[in-house]
Amino acid sequence: MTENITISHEIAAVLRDEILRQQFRCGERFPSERDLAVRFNASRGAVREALSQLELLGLIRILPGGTRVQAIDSASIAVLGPLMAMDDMPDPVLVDQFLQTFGALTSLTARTAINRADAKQLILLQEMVVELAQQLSDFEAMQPKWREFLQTMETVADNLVVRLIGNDLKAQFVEQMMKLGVKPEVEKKTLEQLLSSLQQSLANGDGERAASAIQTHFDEVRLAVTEAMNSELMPPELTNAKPGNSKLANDRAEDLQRETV
Amino acid sequence: MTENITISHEIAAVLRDEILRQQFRCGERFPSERDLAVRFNASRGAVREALSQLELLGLIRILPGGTRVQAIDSASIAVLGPLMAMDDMPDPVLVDQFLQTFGALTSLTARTAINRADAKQLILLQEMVVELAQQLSDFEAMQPKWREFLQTMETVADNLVVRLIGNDLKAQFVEQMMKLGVKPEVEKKTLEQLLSSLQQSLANGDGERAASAIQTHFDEVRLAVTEAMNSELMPPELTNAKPGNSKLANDRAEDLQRETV
DNA sequence: CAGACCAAATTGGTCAGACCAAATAGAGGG
DNA sequence: CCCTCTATTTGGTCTGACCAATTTGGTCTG
Repeated sequence: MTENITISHEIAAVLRDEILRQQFRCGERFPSERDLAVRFNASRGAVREALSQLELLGLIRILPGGTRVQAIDSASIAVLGPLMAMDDMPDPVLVDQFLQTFGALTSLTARTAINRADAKQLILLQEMVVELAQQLSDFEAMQPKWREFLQTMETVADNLVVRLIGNDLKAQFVEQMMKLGVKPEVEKKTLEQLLSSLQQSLANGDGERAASAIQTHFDEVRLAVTEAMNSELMPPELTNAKPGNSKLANDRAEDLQRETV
Repeated sequence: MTENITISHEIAAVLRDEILRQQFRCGERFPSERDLAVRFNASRGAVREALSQLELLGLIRILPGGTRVQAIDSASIAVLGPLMAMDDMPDPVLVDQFLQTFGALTSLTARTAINRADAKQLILLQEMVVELAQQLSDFEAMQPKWREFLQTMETVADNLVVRLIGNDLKAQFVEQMMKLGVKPEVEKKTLEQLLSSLQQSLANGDGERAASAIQTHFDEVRLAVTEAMNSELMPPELTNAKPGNSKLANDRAEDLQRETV
């Protein structure tokens, strides 16, 4: 947690956000290192380190002759956090997509975990579910228990791929979710249902059932959150709720014919 | 595709692989920038750029006083490709986990796509499935069609999160999969089944069914691939097939008590 | 001998200035 | 109008230097 703030990191963050905010068109030339150095009042070395990071994020392509901007949707997942944290209120579409994805992966984790778990682990998981069920009333107090439970499942499932994805997803994302704080009301009923399903799944070693229970749960949470966000976000004048990723659906077409870059 | 080979990239690649090969214990001090510069016969700037990338990958933590190595399973997904491409033959466990994860995400994509698709898109998808079914005999020729189909579904589903994850996953991963080339035999039957399920799902707009069909399909492919890999990998003397991530299950325990770093 | 303490060496962070090779852009010629 | 050939720009890399914070190791003290 001890973030090491560095000039190159700051530069990278600023430029990253600018790219994510679509201030550059895909394929467009990025300012030269020297120019950036002047702009940020830093050395070229610092700028190069920053660009080096942006390249790894898949946001730019550094090549002799000039650096170019890449399409956001060809970037690394690592940009999701920043993308979501950019505005004070996360993009509802993104939140929905995130929950959908996170749900699918959690579902997978649960299935794998239950299928792989030995007797001891099954019991441990069961106990955790019971514990959760007892605290059903106190939403706040449940959170850490929940995390613990999910993490234990992750450990049991022992799927490195999911784990790594989770790292990037959770990084700045989950906190953003918490920031919303719109779930409580709806979650109690569905949570109760989920927990009882989990309990039975664990008892029978039925990973499939657990998976679908979690799936269902996430779907419901998703709806609730989306609804809550939409009602809270109505005030702003951005009422043009069109389908598609609000932030980047526009230049999909352009990207296709820009392939030459 | 025009990779720009750079000294800093080479250094980063070498060090990345060394870390992935567990040549450093988690928490251990990483060689100093100056030492690395000497070792690679490069300037400190180049080394710093490399380290800057490794840090973004979550493999090291650079902080004044010394750089430290981080646990692999706290890294970014971007290391999956390298992790898999390291040895001439990918780790079967990893392949299995990858397929599992990729399956879950593809399943999600299919469900979302079908649920969101308009009439026109549904027809397009149906046509693609028909086309696939016709080429069922020619495995090689199908590949590009498959990719096209999956990509179309991705576009229709329009889930940025999944898309971004896919970027990282596919990057070097899918090629590794192809390198295996062990699927053909088993896949024909299950493919046929999958395609017919997809056809019906598309006709009925039943995303749920498509999702579970894909799920099933991936599970079968997974089994087939795992089986094939194991039989092909028997010859080598590494017969100690234990459960867990063969490459990093060992130091999980250590990691936990090393938290102090 | 243990522990507190201080100073030297190490390490990352940053900068300036310089050179090369490749790519780009612009002027000039066909 | 197009092609070609320079001049400029741009990234890639190196050297060497300075600062601040940490680490380290030894010294001094209780």
